[in-house]
Amino acid sequence: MAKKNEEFVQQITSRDVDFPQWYTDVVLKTNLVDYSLVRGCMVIKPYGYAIWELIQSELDRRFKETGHQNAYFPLLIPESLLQKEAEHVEGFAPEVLWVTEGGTEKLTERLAIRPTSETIICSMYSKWVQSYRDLPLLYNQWANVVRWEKTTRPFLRTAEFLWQEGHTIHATREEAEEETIKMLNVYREFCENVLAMPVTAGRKTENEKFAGAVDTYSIEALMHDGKALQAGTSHFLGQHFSKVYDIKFLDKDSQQKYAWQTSWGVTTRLIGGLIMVHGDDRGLKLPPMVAPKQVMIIPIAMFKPGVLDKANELFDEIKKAGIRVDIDDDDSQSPGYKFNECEMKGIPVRLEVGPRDIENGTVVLVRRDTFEKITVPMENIADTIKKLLDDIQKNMLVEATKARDEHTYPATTHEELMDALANKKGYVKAMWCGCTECEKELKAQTGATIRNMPFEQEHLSDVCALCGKPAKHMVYIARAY
RNA sequence: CGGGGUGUAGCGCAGUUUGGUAGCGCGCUUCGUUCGGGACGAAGAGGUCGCAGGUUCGAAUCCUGUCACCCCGACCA
Repeated sequence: MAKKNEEFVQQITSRDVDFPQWYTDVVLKTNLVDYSLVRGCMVIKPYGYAIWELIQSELDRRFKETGHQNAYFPLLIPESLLQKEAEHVEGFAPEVLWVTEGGTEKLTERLAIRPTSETIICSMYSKWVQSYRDLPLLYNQWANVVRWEKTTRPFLRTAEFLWQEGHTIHATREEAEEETIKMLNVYREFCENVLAMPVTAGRKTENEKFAGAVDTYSIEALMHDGKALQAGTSHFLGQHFSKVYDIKFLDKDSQQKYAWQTSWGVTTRLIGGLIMVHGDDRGLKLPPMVAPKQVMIIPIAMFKPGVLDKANELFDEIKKAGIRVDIDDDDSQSPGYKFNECEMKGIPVRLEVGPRDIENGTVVLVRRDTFEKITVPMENIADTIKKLLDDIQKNMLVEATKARDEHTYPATTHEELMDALANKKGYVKAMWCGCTECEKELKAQTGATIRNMPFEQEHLSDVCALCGKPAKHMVYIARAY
């Protein structure tokens, strides 16, 4: 079959030439999302939503395993309730969307569409807790929230987004702090093992922490263009909210005490991370664990007798083994078109079966991560594919980790730091004195920020790379999404 | 909210300077031939040119206003 005109073959902008355009091309052309009529809001199409459902189920299992339960709280928050915690309000005020009318009547009190649910959940917790025996409460909510952002981008920042927010209260500070770290580690493990996305876990600086938190911890991932993405956060809220919302309990020692609180969340932004960590010039590249379709069967010359029957037979066998498989039996498209289509969509394994294979009792498997083609026997095809998917999942983490490490540059002096931020794409790791002035100066001069202070500290030098004063922490610095 | 840009068929665009019957490519439909890396031929369908005024015999094109979206900043998951 003749090759189609090159002009129409290249559908996706090259990743290295124009990253933002590449990203837009990928999310639109692979059918993940569409733009909606509402400013800053995206429509998540079935293919994109299927990825979110897989992320949800993997995360939810982990939450349950760590003793959490799901619940649901209202979308609307009365203004008076939101206003109670000053720091929190100040942090979110610029991006709250307000409801002012109900039907034809003007509301006597404005209602905020939740930008996050701390306030409404706390107000309920205060009713539910009386004794230390009631604690801890380990609740999680799957919901949508709205933040009226100025500029938006599908998955990375949209006016409305889907997320999971865990809210827990505990009798002691130690227990709450332990929970904060525990959930961050759940996120870390999830990103690595499910999304094949390496992350650096650590504590946020004073300047970057959540409005109303005592400590904020984050996992940060490095995107292919060298910018960092905050992929998840876990906050130790101390007693700020419990004092404001009056979450008190009678402790063992007969004293009234305020509860200690945490909150933690990840969003549909993870899908954006997935795209930007793994994607390439062919499009999306999905790790098998979150691929809505793990295998696509493409019958070759399917009008020839026996081909389609054999393809369907293979489909049944693979499906029975619990693998997410589909068959592309559209007779109006050529195989070449289908190959490209399923590469663009990031399907981990492509299975080709044609007359030649049927004669030999084989099929051709092509992996999306390496483009390697292998011819394998039809017998035990499900087992072969299972092993292959497993290998792809592992390999993608290895490759992504390698890419991140190759783009992490240590800097010990101010000059090295500035040079790295100006000329390299990626993380710069450097020592920091811990003062906010240095941090603000850094941002003003370079646009880069301290992503976090990783748990895994290294000693690069004795002094802050920004000001030369004695260093306190090693930090990751990068421009961020 | 600042700076820039774009609105013409489902998508990508040309046409606007110099007003004169609405164009191209992809996609879509039908039929036929094809099928191991984006097939080919033939015949079709599809648009009140973002919206509202104005100028004119005549406006996608000129004027005024307005709306929407995109990109880059500042702010944020």
